Amino acid sequence: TTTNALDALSQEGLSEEPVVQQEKEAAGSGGGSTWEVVGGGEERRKQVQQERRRRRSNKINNKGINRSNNEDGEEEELEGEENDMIEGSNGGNGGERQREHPFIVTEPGEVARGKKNGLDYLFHLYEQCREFLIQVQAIAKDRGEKCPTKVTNQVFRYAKKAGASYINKPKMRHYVHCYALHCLDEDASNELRRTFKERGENVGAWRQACYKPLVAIAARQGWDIDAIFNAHPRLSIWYVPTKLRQLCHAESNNVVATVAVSTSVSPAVAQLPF
Amino acid sequence: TTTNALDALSQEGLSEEPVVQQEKEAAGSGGGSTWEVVGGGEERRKQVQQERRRRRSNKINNKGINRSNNEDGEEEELEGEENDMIEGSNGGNGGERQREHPFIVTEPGEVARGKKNGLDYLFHLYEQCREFLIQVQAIAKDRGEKCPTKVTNQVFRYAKKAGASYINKPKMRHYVHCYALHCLDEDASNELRRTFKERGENVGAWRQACYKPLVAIAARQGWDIDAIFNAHPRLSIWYVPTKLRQLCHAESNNVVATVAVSTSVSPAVAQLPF
DNA sequence: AGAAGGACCAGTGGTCCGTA
DNA sequence: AGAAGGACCAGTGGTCCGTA
Repeated sequence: TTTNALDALSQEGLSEEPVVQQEKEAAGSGGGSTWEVVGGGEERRKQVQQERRRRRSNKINNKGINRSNNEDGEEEELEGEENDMIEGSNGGNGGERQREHPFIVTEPGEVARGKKNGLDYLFHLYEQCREFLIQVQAIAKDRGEKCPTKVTNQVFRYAKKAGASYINKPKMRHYVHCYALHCLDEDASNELRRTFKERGENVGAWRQACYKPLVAIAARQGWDIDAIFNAHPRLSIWYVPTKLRQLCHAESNNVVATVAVSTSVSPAVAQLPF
Repeated sequence: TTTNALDALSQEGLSEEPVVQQEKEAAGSGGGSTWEVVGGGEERRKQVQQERRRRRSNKINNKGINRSNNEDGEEEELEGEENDMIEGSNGGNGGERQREHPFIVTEPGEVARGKKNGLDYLFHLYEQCREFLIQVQAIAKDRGEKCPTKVTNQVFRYAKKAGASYINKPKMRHYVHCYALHCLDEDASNELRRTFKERGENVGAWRQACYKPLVAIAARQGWDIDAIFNAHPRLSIWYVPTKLRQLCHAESNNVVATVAVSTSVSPAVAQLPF
């Protein structure tokens, strides 16, 4: 029932990598590669990151000492709230771990060629998540349990068990704001896709470029990005991405400062953004 | 600004106990004292509880072995998002840990005598939490951060730092449904208080009795207890307590079953609950 | 026995970074 | 270099149970 034409697309020609039980080696780089940082809180964020690295590397160093103490031979029952696979899934696919093809910038309607996925397919994944959420909500209501209003870990787990192994949290969170632009201003989104395809830009560049028009939309609506997400039926189920929230906040402060300055110089001609 | 007449009430005549760095002893009881269980899921809940006990007791037994490995001398910076006390609080009150007086069942308007607190005071704590939430929301909005809609851990932390040490999560969660009845049907709530006071019942009995009228309210409104909470401005900031949700669900199934039976016997006279 | 609350725990939101 | 996602971590919701 949840499978359809586009789902098949996701299965054809996946990248394959051998499944190996890998031992983590302590590579110990230590350099900070922090990009995508906005406005305030930057200092604190970096501190937290460094702290995390330090702890992780401690853990690795202690491994030889700790291992014999941990989990001494207990059987772990790996099962969730639903004990079994929900649909015809490819759970045990015999020794090959699959990874989705990378996305490329495609125009609306264009299907990606070769070992690539297009942006229509990306947005389709968001619609699929919505369907999984609706199913999870139906089950929760039926059982009288807490009913999620957003795409939560529980929904990602459900999707995986339903066989949609190509859906995962880091990916979906990574492109949420791109999907947001697609929802809120499809024309602008389409235009951006065409432009970036023409220029031969990669997905990362397109993804970055999606922030700007969203901030512009927020500016027109009083900077309340949460309200904007919540007002849209398909977008309201997604958490507002941290960076988008930060950009809107930083930019609103910029505008306020600008207005304040121009007002103090020449109140009558202050260029309000609305 | 958040202090008022009733806050003072909470400070007078607190129970005192000496502050000691207590070592946990493994008392190892093991018996299951599960009360307050409703409907389905009971089996699974008990299993989870037993599993937790087992792990906890393992941890205690391992303590002597583990201790020298843990946290080897690292300085822990104990500070939250707000570095300093917010108001005139009694943070370092010199070697005495205080515990709130127990509640007793009081009539509306009645002040508890002796080392006791009354139910008006209990309900007042919920109003205070609401004020703390509003402050946390204002700060979050100002900073462009995620804005909580419910009384979360963050709000409890904030309350504590603001000096309201008498507010804590287990207590507030414990009596939420009592506050809900107070919000949704104050007359019924008042009546129940008078009855239980007259009978000389203790707080636990009164608390238990608060469920029934709430379930009745839910029955009248299609059993959607979440919707009922969310529709009330002061109640919407509180999570629906698990047990209340379970009671509503179990009871709605009972009613459906009853209706189904009576319908199958005599459709024309089925006694619908609405 | 009745009650207050420190402290624990499973599972969350968020995203880093080892991987290919 | 660009990208997908396993896996980690700090802080959450929930409430048990050691305490008095």
